[in-house]
Amino acid sequence: MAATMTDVARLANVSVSTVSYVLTGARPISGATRERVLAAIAELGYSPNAMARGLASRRSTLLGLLLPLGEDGVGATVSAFVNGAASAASAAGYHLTLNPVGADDAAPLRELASRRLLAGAALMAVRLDDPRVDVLRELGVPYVLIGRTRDTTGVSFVDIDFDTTMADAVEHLVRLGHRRVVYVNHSQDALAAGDGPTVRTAEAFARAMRVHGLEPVMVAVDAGAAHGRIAVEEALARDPGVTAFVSMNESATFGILAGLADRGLRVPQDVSVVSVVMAPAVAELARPALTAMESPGAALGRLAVEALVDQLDRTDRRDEDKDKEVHQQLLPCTLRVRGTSGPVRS
Amino acid sequence: MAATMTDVARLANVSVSTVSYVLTGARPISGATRERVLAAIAELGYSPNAMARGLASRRSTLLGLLLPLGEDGVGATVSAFVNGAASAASAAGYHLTLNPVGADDAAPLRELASRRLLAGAALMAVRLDDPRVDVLRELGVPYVLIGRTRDTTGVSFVDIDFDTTMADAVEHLVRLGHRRVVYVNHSQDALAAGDGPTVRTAEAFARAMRVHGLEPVMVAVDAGAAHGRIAVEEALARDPGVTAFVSMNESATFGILAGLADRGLRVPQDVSVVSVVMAPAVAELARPALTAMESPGAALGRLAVEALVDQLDRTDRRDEDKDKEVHQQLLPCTLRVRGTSGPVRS
DNA sequence: GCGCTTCGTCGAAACGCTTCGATGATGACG
DNA sequence: CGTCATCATCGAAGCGTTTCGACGAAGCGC
Repeated sequence: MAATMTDVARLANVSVSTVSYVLTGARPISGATRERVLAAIAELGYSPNAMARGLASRRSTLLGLLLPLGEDGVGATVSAFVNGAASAASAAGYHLTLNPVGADDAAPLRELASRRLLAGAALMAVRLDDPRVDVLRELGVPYVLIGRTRDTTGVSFVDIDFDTTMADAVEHLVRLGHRRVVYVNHSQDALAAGDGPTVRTAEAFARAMRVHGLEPVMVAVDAGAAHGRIAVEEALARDPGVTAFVSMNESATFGILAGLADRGLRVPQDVSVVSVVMAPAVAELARPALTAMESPGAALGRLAVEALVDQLDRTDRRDEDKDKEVHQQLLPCTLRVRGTSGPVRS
Repeated sequence: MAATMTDVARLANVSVSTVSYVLTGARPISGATRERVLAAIAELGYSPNAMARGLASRRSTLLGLLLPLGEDGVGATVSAFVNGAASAASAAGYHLTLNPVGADDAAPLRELASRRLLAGAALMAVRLDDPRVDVLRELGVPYVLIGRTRDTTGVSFVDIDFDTTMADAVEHLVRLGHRRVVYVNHSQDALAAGDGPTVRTAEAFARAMRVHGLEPVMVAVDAGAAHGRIAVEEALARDPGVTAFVSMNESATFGILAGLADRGLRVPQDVSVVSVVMAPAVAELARPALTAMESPGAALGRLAVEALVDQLDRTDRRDEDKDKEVHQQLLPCTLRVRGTSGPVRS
């Protein structure tokens, strides 16, 4: 049915290896022959069989995006990463596969990786101690983290610069006169599991507050608008004089706004709210629109894939630059002031 | 490095074909031999090379999810589809690849499909006349639509039942006494391009209104909260007496609430708003929480992939049931009343 | 106990490509 | 004008599976 390389070779009056060389450029081919081959390819509408190519070259064009997938779907912020990754992969001639593998059970990943289907992998939702990383290293699958483990020596990653992000968020509030700020983090479970962003923002917030001589207060709640309201109650219980909230918990942030409104607290006149690591489009949905540390979004995913592809090319060429060169990059979120932050009430 | 089937065969003292039969079940193997082979497999930590398998069996475990990917990322509602699809694929032993191919240029798809990397494809964001469908049919790649073309004879698809959904939404409002309802649809561009949901909801809304003897008024705006405000202005210009909005435009819906508030119109006392085809989690973010026709979300993606896998299995077995049996399924959204709909003001 | 099917297993031929060593043809050089 | 690289191309050997035909060994009826 579909044309094979043999068909092309026959039509162009060359051997199959010549066709292969024209396609891959692995050896020089004269202009005339190349033309003839390309013409034959065009005439037959030929394109190489990916499986055969993969088998023979023991190289695949598949990049795995490894991430836990709950039934509820990922938020807009995460979906931006995925997006950027898919686009970048596509642009580099690779294909991105979505692999639901969580950090809890490494067995499926071991399976997946040893089937040699993937040329490389990008890990999302990385924990401080992530068993998946060990599996990948052990099986020799090139990988890049979106996020990072506790120990990052020799590991390529792209992550958000939580320290800078938190420092900027707190700084913004402090400048407005706020001194009693509560941080609404992801769930207690995420914290206990060692989820990177959860743990890092907790620490970064504490540091940022102490820099200004302030006491950090943190509340951890599950996702969902309802839990945002709970966060407000808990925060007020812990510190009735709180004047500002910082939140990374996307859906809860909306609940915080609702909870404050319910209590008759106006935003930003009575209380300020700053969302961290949020996609601009999401921040715009709130009323008032949320002042936010906007996440680098698609760029993160794109950079991760580009780093991965780079690494693959390097191993392929195996040239002078030692191929164990790691790519480590932190991207800060950028402050975008909208309607939920203002001077502390006097 | 990695163990091959030959290694397993040697260790188990059988031929490679026997190992293959144990793995694929293509031929019966005695219990004793099977045990021996499985033991060898376990000992070597063997798992079959996906490429070699794919080449020899001309079957792949990759399902392509074909969808246009803007840099801005997909909304939570779409991401739920993707999610469901990825999970279902994974559960069925397949892998989902994310392929950014829009309906505008079919060339990349032709490339992709003729490389025989994909066992099948699921198309998202289907237009009434979608060139991608022709490409897939022509190249003989099994496919399922998430959405549907104008003519659906012989085509498998899973889609939202826009007729029922709109009828229910309008019915809900009419029962509350509303008679002047405006539908806020996706952009004029989407409408002109023949985007399925955009066109179908437009028609369904008109039908639903006429059933009640009401005049359908529709406004088409781009995505984004800002455009929701524009929609409100435009709606009031078209009919100053409007008492209710129906909207499918996710981000604009939030803008509608903002726009109404700006004008001093209270929701739901003065004006009602019903969102259609929206994920519950998103509806909860609004204040008040949105009355919505909730989209089947992950189920849609899951069903599509299951239908596709079914079709693949059937072509494989090529048994009595004619393998051109199509799967066509419409899922309605379900009404969930929250805080944005109420009796018409008297 | 003779032919017969049935069952479990084997060997070898694909599958469609990449890659390596080899081979003529070509041109440079002394 | 013979010698040696150099260059473009060829042929063949894989890559790790699946799958098909074949073939002994049992098991069956008579």
